[in-house]
Amino acid sequence: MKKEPSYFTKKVWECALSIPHGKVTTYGDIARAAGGGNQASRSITHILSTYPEHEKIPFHRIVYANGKVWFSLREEKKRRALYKKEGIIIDEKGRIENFNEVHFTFV
DNA sequence: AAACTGACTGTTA
DNA sequence: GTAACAGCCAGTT
Repeated sequence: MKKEPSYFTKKVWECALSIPHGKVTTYGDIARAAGGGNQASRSITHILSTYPEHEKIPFHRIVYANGKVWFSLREEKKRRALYKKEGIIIDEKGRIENFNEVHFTFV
């Protein structure tokens, strides 16, 4: 039996899935676009994890507000290659060089 | 209903 | 520029 997601949750899912190819966004933006406010970024993580098909969620396209990207050190090379393939340049420390260019907003 | 959790953000040192 | 502290929200237990 499935539980009905809240409006906020659905909005978050929609925003997360609406990230175009080659673009990235921050949790704060999604939270804001969902109408929860930049503080709701806390729940974004959990909400994305609660997505029934969370495997379809492009987590790798969601980055920190400070421009840092999350990925395991072991998968770093693969992730970086994937990012580069999407047109996103990642720094050695996992920071996005052209963050401003690939930053997608839900305005 | 209360407490805990979560791929976070912003401020302060 | 890096490190540490506190704060907020929704969902789950």
